[in-house]
Amino acid sequence: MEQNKIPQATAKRLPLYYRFLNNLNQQGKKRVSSKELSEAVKVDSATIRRDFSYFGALGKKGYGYNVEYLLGFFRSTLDQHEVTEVALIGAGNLGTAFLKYSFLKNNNIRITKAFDADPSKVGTDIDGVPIYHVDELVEQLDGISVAILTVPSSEAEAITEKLVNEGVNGILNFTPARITVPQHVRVHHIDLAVELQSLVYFLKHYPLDKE
Amino acid sequence: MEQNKIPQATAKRLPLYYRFLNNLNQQGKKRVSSKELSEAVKVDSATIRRDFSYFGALGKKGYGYNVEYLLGFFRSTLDQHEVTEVALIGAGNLGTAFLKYSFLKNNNIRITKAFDADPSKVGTDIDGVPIYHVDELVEQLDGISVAILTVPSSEAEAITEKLVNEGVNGILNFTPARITVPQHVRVHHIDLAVELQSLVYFLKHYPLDKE
DNA sequence: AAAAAGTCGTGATGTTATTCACAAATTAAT
DNA sequence: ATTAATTTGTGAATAACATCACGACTTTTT
Ligand SMILES: NC(=O)c1ccc[n+]([C@@H]2O[C@H](COP(=O)([O-])OP(=O)(O)OC[C@H]3O[C@@H](n4cnc5c(N)ncnc54)[C@H](O)[C@@H]3O)[C@@H](O)[C@H]2O)c1
Ligand SMILES: NC(=O)c1ccc[n+]([C@@H]2O[C@H](COP(=O)([O-])OP(=O)(O)OC[C@H]3O[C@@H](n4cnc5c(N)ncnc54)[C@H](O)[C@@H]3O)[C@@H](O)[C@H]2O)c1
Repeated sequence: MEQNKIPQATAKRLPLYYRFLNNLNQQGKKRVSSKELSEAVKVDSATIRRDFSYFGALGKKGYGYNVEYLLGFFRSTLDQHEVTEVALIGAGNLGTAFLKYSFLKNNNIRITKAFDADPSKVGTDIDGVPIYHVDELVEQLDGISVAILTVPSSEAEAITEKLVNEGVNGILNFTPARITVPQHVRVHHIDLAVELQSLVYFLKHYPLDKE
Repeated sequence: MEQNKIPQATAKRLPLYYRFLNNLNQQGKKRVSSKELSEAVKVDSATIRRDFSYFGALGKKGYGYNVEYLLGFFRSTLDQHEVTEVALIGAGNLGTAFLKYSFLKNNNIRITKAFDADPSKVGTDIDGVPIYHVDELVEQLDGISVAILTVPSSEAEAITEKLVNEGVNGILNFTPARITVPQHVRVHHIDLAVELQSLVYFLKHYPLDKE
């Protein structure tokens, strides 16, 4: 909403900065330079300064950045004051791993409902997250606008349509399927097989000792 | 090795193209245009043609691409004729999900060994993949050059050092830790919390009905 | 045989992201 | 006080990537 001039590449790095600032703060560090931050998050220091500068002059020349101030700034920028509820569809191997992981530690994100088609899973819960039948999506999904998709790829398209109908406008898709969505819906793909394969490709085809 | 002029962005899309070509081939399709492919993988058709063109003239004007030929071409480009062995470190929630997943279906990649520090896991196997103690890395890792890292983030740095010493030069890192490696080692980060958080950020801060 | 439709490959252009490099400001040291 | 050392914020340069748009060629239709 606010000012949508933040480059996408920058926006993707914000959570990373936020996490490291949190670490620093917990360690009691009071100030940090773009150079230090750069070494920690492996992003060029000029890029970090540029990223920060989109939000105004957050640092002080010759000093660096005040950890607490910066942390507070990003906390509100990333809406960390309110918990974001997320639904998970497909409580299989991958889905279960996510359900057992607490994203709440550093990020105010919580998976509050899971859905599956397997009758033996429906009605149970995993680490406190209840598993509903996927047919109950319509009744149970209200208010939730982000979903994690970990169903078999053959089901991805059909489930996506349901999700979108129920008002979901952000999907984190772990299936290999490239799903079709209306323009107002944002999909991030995480394709493990592709990641692995492209890593192997890079190793075999790129010079070994310079990036 | 060969010609290292392939842009990184292109290289990352190759496995995706490969997978869809495989699908098409299995469906018995003989030819495909960049337009059709574009709709399937959600990549602009001009980008697809450009990507392919780095490898020479693979298509025919007015016709499109021969599925079988293209598939064969990418199979060898992606070294799909030989199986790539991969090790997994940390057979916890996430690691177990990966061990149960067969990457072999479409990609000639196989996790052949897993390592963990938990004595109750060592000596067992998951879906046929044996779990060794992490202290056995040195003896057991020979020949393997790619590793998947799914240990607690506090362990990431120490394990990475061991892996690198043993000759691993590709790491798929699922921990939130930003690990330090020598120049010749390639790390791909998959940071689930960051993905989720940046997705939420985009939804809240970007115009809703145009990309 | 001719016309129409389809499609590639790519030069040109547009867009987004990264990095350099330095003046201006601040802090730290002498 | 003065000088030296830091470090930001940013204009300008560079690099990487995506897209447009069209000539050239092929296939299909009439
Ligand atoms: N596990 C991995 O390491 C891995 C790696 C790469 C990709 N993936 C992809 O992630 C997805 C999930 O993988 P997984 O290993 O967890 O598979 P899985 O089979 O263990 O889990 C799928 C779950 O979805 C449920 N399901 C099936 N149809 C459903 C429906 N219509 N509605 C709701 N739930 C339904 C199943 O009951 C099951 O619990 C797959 O698309 C897979 O290709 C997984
Ligand atoms: N599960 C998720 O959804 C999720 C999400 C985001 C990030 N992550 C990250 O992925 C990593 C793994 O997550 P998880 O949920 O599978 O955790 P987990 O605790 O279930 O698994 C970690 C495994 O590593 C093993 N281990 C501990 N120390 C080890 C060592 N020194 N050498 C070898 N193995 C060792 C443990 O015995 C355990 O089996 C963590 O870094 C976590 O932050 C997980």
